Amino acid sequence: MNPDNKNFFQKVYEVARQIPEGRVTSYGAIAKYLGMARSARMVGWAMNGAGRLEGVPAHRVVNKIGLLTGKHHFDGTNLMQQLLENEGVKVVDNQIIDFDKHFWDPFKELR
DNA sequence: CCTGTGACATAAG
DNA sequence: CCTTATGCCACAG
Repeated sequence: MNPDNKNFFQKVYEVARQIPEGRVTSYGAIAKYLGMARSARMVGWAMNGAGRLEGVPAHRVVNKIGLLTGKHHFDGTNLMQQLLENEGVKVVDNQIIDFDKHFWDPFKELR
């Protein structure tokens, strides 16, 4: 496969798709894994389209502190939190509990 | 080409 | 980790 053939968005979707249930990662981690650590903001933006696609759990992607900064982009007000809790991830006040334990590092898992 | 924008990250106070 | 400021970069218009 030629990674260069894939757009930035597609790369983000692929990585996000690899996230197992009950796990979470940060935009920066994905961006860094893609070699664009400084484009972390773009990762979130790519998620905009991801939310409409299936197989791309955008709700499992949060900022580096485990804060559900993008929950406003989901349909409901607490949809993102509900999805995470449904997978066993505790969320209180838009923040993931034990984010450290739920963190999924693409470098360690995918490599 | 230039400007605006954004679900971030990092630094400084 | 709070707030404020700056950098960052890909994309839309």
